[in-house]
Amino acid sequence: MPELPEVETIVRDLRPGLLGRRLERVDLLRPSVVRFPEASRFRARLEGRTITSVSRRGKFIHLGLEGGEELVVHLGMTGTLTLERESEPLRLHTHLRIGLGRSEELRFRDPRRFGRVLLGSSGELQLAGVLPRLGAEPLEPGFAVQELASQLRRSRRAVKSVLLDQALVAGCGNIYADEACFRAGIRPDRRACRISQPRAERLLRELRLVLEDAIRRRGSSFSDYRDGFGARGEAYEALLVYGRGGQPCVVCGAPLRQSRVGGRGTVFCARCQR
DNA sequence: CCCCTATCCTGAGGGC
DNA sequence: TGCCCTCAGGATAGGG
Repeated sequence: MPELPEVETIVRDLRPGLLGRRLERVDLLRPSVVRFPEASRFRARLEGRTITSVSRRGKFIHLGLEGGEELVVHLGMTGTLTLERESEPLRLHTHLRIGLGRSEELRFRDPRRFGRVLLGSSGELQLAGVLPRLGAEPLEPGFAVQELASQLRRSRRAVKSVLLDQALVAGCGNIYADEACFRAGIRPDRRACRISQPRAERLLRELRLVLEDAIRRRGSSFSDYRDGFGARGEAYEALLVYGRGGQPCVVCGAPLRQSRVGGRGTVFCARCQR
């Protein structure tokens, strides 16, 4: 599923091809993917605008438009946002096509439809309650590991659930939460308030490292995730625990335990993680 | 306020 | 071979 590394890869892929391009033709095949404004106003409000920036905040993709508004895309579980030739056959579950001229178009596809599309100024979207408040960006130089670790330690929830809380740290999802816990040697179901400050800081540093490594590998493509051109990433093959329940731990050889934390499938090594 | 659970949705995979 | 059941989970609404 698209988490921070996958979304970052897509943004880097799309940026050169989208900057300065004009949204010439908007074709909203499934209006329900647009959550703001009313889908009936979407096309008129978008058509003819020019893309001035392409960025990421947490798992959200922001296409800045001339005039100050933004087209915001969240990929949910199975969403893809790709720049393609118009001649490429349309895949099932393509919900939005935006023609850019030169026979190219931006396509949003999302079989499971957990994704969504928003259009408006950031203030307007915040006001409408369709853009959540997001926490720290793990890749930013200002990622305050000490401060965030002490915040994390205030919670009585499972440490993994806190990592998944987008209001504390933005962009971490189920895959990289498990990976960060493994690398830090922390059981994902351990209450956050029972982690020492140094170990909580280690957890956040490991999270940043695993996210950076996954970006270098262009994201985890075991299911629907594809980059900005529709190609697979190689990060799944480098994961140490996610998707490996029952297999031997790469460190100690004990079978990895598959469990459930906060309603999410979770894999960890009961020997290496305390 | 905090935290948990149900919900949305499709496709894959297992059992029979 | 085919049907049906379960499971996967990001974000959010609602309940305890």
